[in-house]
Amino acid sequence: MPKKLLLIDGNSVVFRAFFAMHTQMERFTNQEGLHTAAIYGFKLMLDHILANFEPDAALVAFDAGKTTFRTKKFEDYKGGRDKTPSELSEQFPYVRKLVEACGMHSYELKDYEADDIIGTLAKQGDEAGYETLIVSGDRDLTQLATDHTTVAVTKKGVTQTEHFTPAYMLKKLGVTPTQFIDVKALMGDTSDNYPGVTKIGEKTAINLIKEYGSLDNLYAHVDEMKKSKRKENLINEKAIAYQCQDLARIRRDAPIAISLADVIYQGPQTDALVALYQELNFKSFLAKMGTGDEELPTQTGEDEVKFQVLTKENLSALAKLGDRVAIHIEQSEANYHLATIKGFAIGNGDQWYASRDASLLTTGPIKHLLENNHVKKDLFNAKAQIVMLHRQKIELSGIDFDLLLASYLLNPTLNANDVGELAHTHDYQEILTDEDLYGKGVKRQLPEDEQVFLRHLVAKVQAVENLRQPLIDQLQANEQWPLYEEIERPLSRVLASMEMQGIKVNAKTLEEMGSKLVERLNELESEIYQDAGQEFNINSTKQLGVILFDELKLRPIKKTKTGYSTSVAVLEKLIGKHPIIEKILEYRQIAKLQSTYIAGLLKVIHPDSKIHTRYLQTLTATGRLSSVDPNLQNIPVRLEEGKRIRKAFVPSQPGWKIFSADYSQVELRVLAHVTGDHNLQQDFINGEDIHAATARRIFHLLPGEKVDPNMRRQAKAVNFGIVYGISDFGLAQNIHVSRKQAHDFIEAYFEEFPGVAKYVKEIVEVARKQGYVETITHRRRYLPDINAKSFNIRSFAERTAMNTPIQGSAADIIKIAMIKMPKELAKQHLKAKMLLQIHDELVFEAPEEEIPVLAELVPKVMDSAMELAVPLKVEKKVGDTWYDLKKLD
DNA sequence: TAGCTCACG
DNA sequence: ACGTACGTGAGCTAA
Repeated sequence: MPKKLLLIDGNSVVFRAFFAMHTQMERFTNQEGLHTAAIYGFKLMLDHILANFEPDAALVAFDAGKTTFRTKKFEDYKGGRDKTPSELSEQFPYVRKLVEACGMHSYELKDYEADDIIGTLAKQGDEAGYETLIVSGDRDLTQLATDHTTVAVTKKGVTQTEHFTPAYMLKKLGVTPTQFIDVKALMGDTSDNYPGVTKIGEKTAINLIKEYGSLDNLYAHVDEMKKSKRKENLINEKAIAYQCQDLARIRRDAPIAISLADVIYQGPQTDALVALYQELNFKSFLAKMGTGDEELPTQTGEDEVKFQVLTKENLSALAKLGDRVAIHIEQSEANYHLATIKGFAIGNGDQWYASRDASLLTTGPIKHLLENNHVKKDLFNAKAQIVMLHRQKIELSGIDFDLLLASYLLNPTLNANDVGELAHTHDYQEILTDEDLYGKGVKRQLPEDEQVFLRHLVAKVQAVENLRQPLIDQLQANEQWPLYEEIERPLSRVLASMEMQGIKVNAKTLEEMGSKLVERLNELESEIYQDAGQEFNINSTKQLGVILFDELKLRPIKKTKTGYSTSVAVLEKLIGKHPIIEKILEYRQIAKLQSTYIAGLLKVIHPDSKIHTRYLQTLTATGRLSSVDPNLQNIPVRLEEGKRIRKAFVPSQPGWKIFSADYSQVELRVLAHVTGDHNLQQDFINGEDIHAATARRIFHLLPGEKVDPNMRRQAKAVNFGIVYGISDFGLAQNIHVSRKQAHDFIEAYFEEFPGVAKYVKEIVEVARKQGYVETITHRRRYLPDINAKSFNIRSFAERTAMNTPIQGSAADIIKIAMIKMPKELAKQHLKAKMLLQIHDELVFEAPEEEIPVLAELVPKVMDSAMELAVPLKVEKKVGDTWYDLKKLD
C-alpha cells in the first residue's frame, strides 16, 4: 500500500466555503459575534475528505501575503481584487487553529503562494511513491495532476468535488495537465488579472494547444498560420504569452523549509477540538463528539417511541402483526432509481420494528409479508417504495393508504415531501422533519446513532398509521375518496412501472449531435467576440447586457429586477440593428440544446441504456404530473434543430416501434364541457377546426367566407388566453397587437361564447365563497389570495380560479386513461409498453405487428376515459424513433 | 440560493 | 392606476 499525502489549498478552500455558506452567514456567529460560516464549511469539507481518503501525511498550505515573486514580475498580478471582507479575514486564524486541532500541519512561505508549496510537496510525494490528493477551489491546480496525484476541485457547496486525473483532464478538456499551463498562457486569467493573448479565450486556447501541443511549438510554427487577426495578435503578444505562462506555472521547487517527514498526519486532537468548538459555538460538531454540551433539536414525541431492533433472530415476531401494517423504507437520496436503502420500519398498534439492515427485507418472512396482498400496507409515497423494493426483487402488494397522496389531494399546494413536515401540517407533532434530524444541503447526514435513526423511522410509520383515519375522513367529507381510491392510488402503480420500464436512449446519437453543436458554438463564439470587440461570457446575462446596451449602444427594450433583459423577446426586436443579435440568438438556442439536452441527458442514461425519469405525482397545484431526473416532458419539438434530439429516443428492442397518441384540444373541450357553452360545444360536436371556427365567430365571417391564416392564428391565441385566464395586456403582448385591439377580441369572444363569459364570472365567485375551486373529479385547489387587497395578487388568484378546473380536469382525464391502459393491453395479450406521459400525450413502444391493434385500442381507451358533453378526439402517430413519428389515420 | 432564460404542455 | 397570460424543470451566473 502506497502512503497517502493530502495537500489542501487553504486560502482557496476557505474562500469557497465562505461563499458556499454565504446565505447562512448571519446564522453562523459565536458568542462574541465572530463569523464562523467559513470555518464551519472548511470543517465540513475536511470531514468529507477524511471520510474517503485516509492520509499518512497532510498539509494545509496558505498564502503568505499579498506580494509574491509573481507580483514582483508582474505588478498587476491579482490586482483589482476586492479587499477580503472582514467577515472572512477574521476567520483565518481560527481555520489555522482548526487545522492544528485536526492533527494536520499548516505552512506558508514568504513570496510564494499556497499553490507553489503544494506543487513542490506533491512533486516530492510523487518521487517518494506517495498517492497524493490535492484539494482546492481553484482549477489552476489541475496542472499538478499526475498518475499518482489527483486534484479535487470543489464544485457546488464545499463537499462536492470534481476529481482531476490526467486521463479525466484529457477527456474533459482535451489537454494534459502540463498543456493546461500553456492554455492559461494564451487565455489569461481574469481573476488573477493577467491578460493572455488578445481575443483568445478558453475554447480557442484549448484548440490551439491541442493542435500544436505546446506554446513553444505553436510559436515555432506561428509563421505557417494563415493570415488572420489572431495570428497577428499571437505574434505581437508573444512576450505577454510567455510572461503569462510563467505566472500560470505553479512552482515545484519552492524553497520550502519542510519535508514530507515533517507533515505526518496526527489524527484529531480531541481536547483541542472540543475547546475550539466551544469557542466557535459549533454545537452539532460538539454533539457528534458526545460531550453532553450539545443542543440537539428537541425530540418532541420521538423520545416516547418504543420499538425493537429487527434481526434475523426475532423476525418471526412479524407474523403477529396481522392483516394491516404501516411500513417505511428510508432512501439514501430522492432518486429511488439509484438510492440505497438506509433502513426500514414496520409495525402497527404497539408493535414496532426497525432495522438498518436492508438485507432483512429479502428474507422469507418479510418478503412474504410485503408481497402478500391480504396484508394491507399503509405508507408514505407508495411509488418510491414500490421501486425501491422492486430493485430488491420484491413486488410490494396490498397498498392501501398512501399518506403522501392523501395529503396532496386534500391540499395540493402544501408541498410537503417529508413525513414529518406533512404530519405537522395535519397537526401531528410526534415526529421530527428529516431536515431537523438529518440537516440539509451540505450538512445533511443520517444520524450515526442507530437508536436515534431507527426511532425516527418508527416515528414515520407511526405518523402514517395515526394520520390514516383522519385523512380518510377528510377525503370522504370532501367527496374526494373516489379520486384517491380510483385514480391517484392505482395511478401510482402505473407510474412506477412506466418509470421502471424506462425509455431507451441512444447515447451515440446524442454524442454525435453534441460534437457538431460544440463545433458550431465555437464558431459562433469567435464571431460574437469579433462583433463585440472583446471576449465575455455569453451565458452571463449581466455581461451580455453590458455589451449590447452599454458598449454597442443598442436600445434596452425591457428591464429586469437586476438589469437589462436579454430574453428572446427582446433580442428579436433588435434583429437588424446589429449582426451580433442573430448570432447570440443562435448561440443561445444551441447552448441550450447542448447543455440541457445533450450533456444533460447523457448524464442520466442508466447502464441498461435507458432513461428512467421520476414522475412527481404530488407536486403540481393543478393535478398534472411533473417529471424530473430528467424532465422528459420538455424534450424539444417545436423547432427542427431541437426536435432532432428525439432521434436518440428509440424502441428498446429490434423490430419495435415508437407509438404515440395525444388528445386533440383537450383543454378547450374541457372548457366546452364545464362552461356548458352552446356554441363552443356545437363547434366541437360538428368536428370543426376549433381555432378556425373561433375565428369565424369572433371576426364575424359570413358563411363561405375564408378564414385566413392570420385570423386563425389570432383566434388560437385568444383560445389559449381564455384557458389561461385572459387579460388584454397578455393577449396583446402575445400576438403583437395593441391592447385596445386585444380588448376588442376578448369582448367579441365573450359575446360569441356567452357560456364561457358566464363561467369566468361564476368561477371567481365560487372561489371567493368557498375558498377553493374543483376539477371534474373533485380535485381541489385553495385560493387564499382571491380576496387579496393587492390588485396583482388578487388578479393572479382569479386567473388561477379560471385555469385550474380546466387544466386539472384535463389531467384527470389522461390519468384515468393511463390506469385503464395496462389492463386493456393485458387483455389483448399485447407486449406494448406505455413509457411516457406528456400532459396530453402517451408514448408507447411496441412490436411492429402490434401497431394496428394499438392504433385502434389506445385512442379508444383515451377517448372513453371520461364522458363529456363534447367528444374527445385522439390522434395517433408511429415511427422508428420519437423523432420520426408520422400521423396514422 | 436567487434570478434569468428557455425547453415543454 | 395597478402590471399581468396557466402549469412545469433545468442549466447557468453571480455572490
